Amino acid sequence: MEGNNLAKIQDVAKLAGVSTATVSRVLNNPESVKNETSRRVMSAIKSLDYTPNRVAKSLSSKAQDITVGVIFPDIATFYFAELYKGMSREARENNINILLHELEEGANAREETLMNALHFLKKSNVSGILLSSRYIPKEYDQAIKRLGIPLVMVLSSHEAGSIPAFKIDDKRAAFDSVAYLVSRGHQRIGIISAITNNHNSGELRHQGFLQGIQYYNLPLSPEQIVYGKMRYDDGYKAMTELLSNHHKTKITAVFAATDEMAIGAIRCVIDSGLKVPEDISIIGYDNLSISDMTIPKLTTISQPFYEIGKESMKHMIEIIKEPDKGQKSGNHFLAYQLVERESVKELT
Amino acid sequence: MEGNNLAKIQDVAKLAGVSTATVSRVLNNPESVKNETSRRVMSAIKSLDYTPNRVAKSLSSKAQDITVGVIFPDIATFYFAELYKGMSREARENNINILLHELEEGANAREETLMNALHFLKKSNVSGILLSSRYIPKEYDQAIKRLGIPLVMVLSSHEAGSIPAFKIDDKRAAFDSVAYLVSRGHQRIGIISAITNNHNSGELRHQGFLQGIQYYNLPLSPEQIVYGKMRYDDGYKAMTELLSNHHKTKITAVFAATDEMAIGAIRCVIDSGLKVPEDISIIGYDNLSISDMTIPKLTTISQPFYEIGKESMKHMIEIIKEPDKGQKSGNHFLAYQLVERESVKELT
DNA sequence: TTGTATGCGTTATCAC
DNA sequence: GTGATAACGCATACAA
Repeated sequence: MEGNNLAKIQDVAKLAGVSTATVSRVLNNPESVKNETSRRVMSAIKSLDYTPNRVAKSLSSKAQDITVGVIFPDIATFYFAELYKGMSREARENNINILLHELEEGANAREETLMNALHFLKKSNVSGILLSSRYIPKEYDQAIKRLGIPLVMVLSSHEAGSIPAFKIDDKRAAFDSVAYLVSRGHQRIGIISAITNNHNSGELRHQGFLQGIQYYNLPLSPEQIVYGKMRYDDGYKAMTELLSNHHKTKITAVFAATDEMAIGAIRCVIDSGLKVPEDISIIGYDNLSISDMTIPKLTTISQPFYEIGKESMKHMIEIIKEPDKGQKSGNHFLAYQLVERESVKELT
Repeated sequence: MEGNNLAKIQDVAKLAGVSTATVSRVLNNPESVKNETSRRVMSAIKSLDYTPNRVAKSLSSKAQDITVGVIFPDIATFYFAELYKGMSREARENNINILLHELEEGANAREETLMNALHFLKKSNVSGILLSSRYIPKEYDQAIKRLGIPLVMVLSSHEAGSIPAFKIDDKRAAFDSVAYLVSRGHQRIGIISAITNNHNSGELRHQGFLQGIQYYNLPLSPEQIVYGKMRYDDGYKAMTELLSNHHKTKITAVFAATDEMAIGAIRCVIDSGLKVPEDISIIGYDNLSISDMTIPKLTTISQPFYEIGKESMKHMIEIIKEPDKGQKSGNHFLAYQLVERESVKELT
């Protein structure tokens, strides 16, 4: 009928036999409109398939549509979806847009890439940047200050702690993992640690593990400590090492710093003819959606990715909307849980 | 001094002693302004620290920097990442933005939600929309025409075929799966079919399977056919059914229409005390990254998600940049592969 | 080459 | 309760 243009508020008004003002009211302030009129307008809206134009809306109501940039190293990371959903939900509720920027993969000069991303977003006029899974050494402080855009760290933190960060208390969670293993009768525990140079969570988990070992006065030889880079294959390889020393260490359980590595480790154990958890118990870290699909299902530390995403975005919005209030820097720890499934056996 | 209000074009105009139109011109069409005037305006702009209001700009002039909308039902779907990476890569190379819009979850009125998303994107001034994983019944034709924005389907197709679609040839791939199973000595094959009302790939795979059965003249009783909704749990449940009729059907292999269902099915088989592939072979569909992490690793049809994303975006960009050329409608099939791993046993 | 006036789709301020 | 109508900030057809 009417070309290819969407219905506007005028069309609705005309069809409903009211003024545009009234239509606007039923949409934004329903109580101030008589019930009967409201019904007429609603039906017109439905029949015209009308939805308000966001652009015009923000122009009129002064409220600029703000957009915040989200920097993420790798969309293919399993927890990305949940994290993003949390951010997205919060953003949508506040009528703000997200500009997603994935760090270019396979970059050698990590630093440059991050800086590029920052600049790119700056030029895209974002009002704030959510920076995920990257550790920020203090060399960046200067550059970040110059950016003049508020930053919030997600799942990682700033070396000097002057940038607000949302995550769980990795050190404590790792400690709790050890405590759990101990409560299930395990004494000789190995660790597949995640050490990377651009992400400090791995290190914190490592420290937490060590504290647990110390607190419970458990034996620990170098052969029980092994490293990987967070992914499935790394876990597999790391477990191979652990297994090669098994005759010496006699470990009965393994703490893996990421679920992916835990799953790789499970596979490795199976391939070597042993069983999980009968021969070796394994506890993971993340509670990815896939850890419920493995065989055996993974016992693991559950990170509230959705909440973390939501809260970080929420805080960012506060910063943007009330710049005076000043951002509360430092780490904001969200609650985690230990999810008990099938990969840890109780020793009797 | 200036409170917290940004300078507007009028302020610049006044300070430079020109009209707003002129200011607008030096910004958008510099050649049409006398050099000297231009300089005056520029200096005014600089001294006022003026930057155009993007919102007002878009409201006024429909056109702006190109951005294409991407509608996706659920970010948490395992293949989303690869698909998006393909799109993103192509987009970035062409300097165009992506506006990602996840369909609100748990919606009952699916149609309305999709329409909303379309409108939302339209009002966000996108130049084109990539619509993923949704089947478009022809009832939508009217509304889509009225939208006046080019659409490209990704991983699914349009009922009438008048909208270009990028995907693999599901029917043929399913047929090939059967052929593969047959070549490995299987004769009695069950299917866990994916039937949903908003996605026609499941149906196509079902048809392809049936064709295979017919072509190779294999036995097929109703007890060999079972349905699920694509996810892990559905696969588990479906396999339970299949197993309950196992004494009758004696199936030695199962074709699962999605990897997630295949993985759920594997778990189900294990839980029932049988083994994969020793007792029952299972072949999946998708080649998700996790199908390489399961035990046993999944033999499956590999969809080139990255390429599909890239090609669909590429085509969209062509449409946008050369509207005259006209979009080539119909299905564009990309190459798939059968990836042989561990979940199918050769019968001797 | 530059200025005037109007439209873009909503919201908000008045009146009635 | 509801209806005109003036902003909102910019682009642009039309004049000059």
